[in-house]
Amino acid sequence: MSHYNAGVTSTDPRSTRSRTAILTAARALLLKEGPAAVTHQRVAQEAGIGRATVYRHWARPEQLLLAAMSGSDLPHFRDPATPIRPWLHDQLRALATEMELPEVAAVTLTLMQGAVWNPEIADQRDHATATVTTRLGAALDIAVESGELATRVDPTDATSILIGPLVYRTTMQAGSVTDALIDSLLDAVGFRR
Amino acid sequence: MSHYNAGVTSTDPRSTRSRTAILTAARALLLKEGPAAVTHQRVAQEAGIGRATVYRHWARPEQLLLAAMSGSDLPHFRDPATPIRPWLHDQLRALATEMELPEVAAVTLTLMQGAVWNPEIADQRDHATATVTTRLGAALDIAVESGELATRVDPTDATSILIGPLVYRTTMQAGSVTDALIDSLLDAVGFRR
DNA sequence: CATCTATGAGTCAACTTGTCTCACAGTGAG
DNA sequence: CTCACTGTGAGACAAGTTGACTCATAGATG
Repeated sequence: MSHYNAGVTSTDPRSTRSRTAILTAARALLLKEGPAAVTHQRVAQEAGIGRATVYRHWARPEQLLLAAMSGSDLPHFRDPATPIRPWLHDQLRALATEMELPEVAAVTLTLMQGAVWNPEIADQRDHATATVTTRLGAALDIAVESGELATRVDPTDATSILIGPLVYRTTMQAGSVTDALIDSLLDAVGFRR
Repeated sequence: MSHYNAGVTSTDPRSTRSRTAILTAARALLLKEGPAAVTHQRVAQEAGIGRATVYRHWARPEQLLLAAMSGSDLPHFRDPATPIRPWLHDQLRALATEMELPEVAAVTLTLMQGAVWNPEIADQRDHATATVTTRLGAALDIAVESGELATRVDPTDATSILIGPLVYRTTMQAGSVTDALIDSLLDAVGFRR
């Protein structure tokens, strides 16, 4: 009885339908009005379902926000292709293009900010960060093996050097990422043009 | 009658005292529990003053949050000293050390996130960003003149390359900034070791 | 068809929000 | 020192929100 949280399977189509509607509504609200708008009442209203149903699925508001965010997963930096430099350029370009979308920036910033006070959100952030670092590290290893990179760079440093400026440009400077900037970043981790 | 907003002078010591108490309490709440906790009621409680008084000074919650954030100003990248590279290294080190403090990270992220949905916060963010870019640009110009930099770098790009990774490291990777990372960034904008 | 069970609608107390009133004490001019 | 002024705290107030509950019902499952 009571509440079965995220991750628990419920094959009942009614459950699934409610869940989907709730998550869709929660994400829409997050994008339109920010995390403060993701309340049980607003979500229920937006989803066109009963308020009690939202409580049944996600008892606490933060769980609701967390679930709304975890929808957007990052398919970046998978399957490195040689030569690494052009492949990495493409990947960074794709990431930058996504970060320029308000909905992606919104989720990213909510994740970054929420992590300061909410340990569960911090876990989700750490997981996302670790995934990117691992994948980038694998790609850089290949670059070292194939001779594209002279020295091995610390993957954590490389990640912050490559992705940090993209995040800064799209969120703080509210601008778009140029190819010239991406090239500078690739130079910075040791790639030759 | 009604509300006199921030910027309006009121020489009455009682006003000043209330204002100070409110801002102190608002900042403390922002640090401890995040922007959602910065409400009129919580601030009044924290400051030990009447709830109505908070309304009198800042009628809307977002103004309250904005006022709480605008307290922390950035004294970074002022007065460039030659040679630029070691000076810039010191400045980035100082900025990184500050960003590692939870209270500074909290304000920065609140600014970044709030800017997505609140135009006034976006203005404040843009002002902070423009200031940093201008100062960094001035320092880089000096470096070009004195021969430390071979080519002139776009100040906006340089800012994202230098500061982006620091922000990423301290907020996404939840780690500390090493001198080696700072050196890599200085290399990336064209400085020689 | 008969039995579950998730849902929507509704009720309810506790709390929050924004506004207003009023007695009072700190302030500053005469 | 006295007095008019004004910002403040306490409280009242309606409107709205929150989280927890009940219950009839429609949809799902065997």
